[in-house]
Amino acid sequence: MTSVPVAVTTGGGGSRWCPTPEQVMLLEGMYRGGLKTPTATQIQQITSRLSIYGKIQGKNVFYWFQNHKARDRQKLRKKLMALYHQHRLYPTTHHHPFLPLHPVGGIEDVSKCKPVMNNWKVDDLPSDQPCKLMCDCPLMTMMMMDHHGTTPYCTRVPPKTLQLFPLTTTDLKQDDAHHSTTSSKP
Amino acid sequence: MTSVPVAVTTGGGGSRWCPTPEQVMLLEGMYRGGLKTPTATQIQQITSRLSIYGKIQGKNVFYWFQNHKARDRQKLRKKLMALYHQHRLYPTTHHHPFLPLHPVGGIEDVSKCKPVMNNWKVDDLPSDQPCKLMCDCPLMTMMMMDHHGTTPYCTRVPPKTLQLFPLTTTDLKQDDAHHSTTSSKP
DNA sequence: GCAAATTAATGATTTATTCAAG
DNA sequence: CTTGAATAAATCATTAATTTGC
Repeated sequence: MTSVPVAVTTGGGGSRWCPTPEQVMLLEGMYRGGLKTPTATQIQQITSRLSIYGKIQGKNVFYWFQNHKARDRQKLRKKLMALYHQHRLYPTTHHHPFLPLHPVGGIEDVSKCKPVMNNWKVDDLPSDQPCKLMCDCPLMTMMMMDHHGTTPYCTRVPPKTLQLFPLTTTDLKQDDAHHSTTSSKP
Repeated sequence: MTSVPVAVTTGGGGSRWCPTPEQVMLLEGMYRGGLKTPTATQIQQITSRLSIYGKIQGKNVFYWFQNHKARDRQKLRKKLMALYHQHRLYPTTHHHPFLPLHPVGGIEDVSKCKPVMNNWKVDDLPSDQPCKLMCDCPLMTMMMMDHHGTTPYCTRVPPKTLQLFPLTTTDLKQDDAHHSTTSSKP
């Protein structure tokens, strides 16, 4: 598809590298494929390969990987920070800053949650107070929330006006404004 | 034709969740709205909301987002794969369309790299990035080798005509080692 | 037209990575 | 170097579409 070789002004001036879409795609692919810190040799090869799509130098590749990895970490760190701060809000344990105090008693089980999940015995979730622990883990914590079987409809959450859509930051903001990882757009 | 959109005949012992059209619509809406990995809190809310359209549990919502996101990526990956094939970049693989490039033993170079860097002359360094950055990186040895012409030191890798990417492990392996594979050193 | 058989979608599990902390 | 938490990839399994022969 006629990828327009968005060329950098290569020759003399030395403006900065402007990767073509193909180059970016390939780089991201390699990164996701597991290549986080390419060796010199690999950088060489990559550079050579990508050069057919446009001007590129080894340092560009090098920096790209550096930056990408760094930003990945940054993103993750942010998430952890948010999580940590939220958890600071309640009693500190002198063990781990967060986590397995008790209520789930099943974090371990989660790993072998396979058979468990189907007939999970949840003695009703704290209906008065949703377990704060769970609140932040998008993970499967909440799988245990609802009981499978008799209760046909999930009506555990009090029917107050909560809006789901993250489009407006009104309500959700309170709970977890931090969720978003800033969306890698598809 | 006229497929009756009934669904949800989950009456007795429905083995798996069967989302109603409304539920699917709403979920897709949220996803498109930017919600990719809802937190437990959000999942709760969503579940509660969607339960008015039919039986649903938190884990269903959780799984739905997991799967949707995963299959989104999958689709995208296929597209990229097509692109690669179009450019005949890389033989088909079942796993990652992008290189499963193995780390290889570039680590050896690292040890060499550090002393080298001390007296490395940076002619091609980005001006906004201090040398410090490079020092962090073990393997940038060759980064400057593609710098036009004046590369003083290691230019043993031919600037073109090298086959890249993990064609077979053979190449890469001996790559670092030594000798004459097309050593064209100007 | 209708079911049995086959294929495509998609819900649910399991396995492998990843980063950071101890 | 190991471990924990969380995730994404890969896989299994079941439901819905569809094809096909009668």
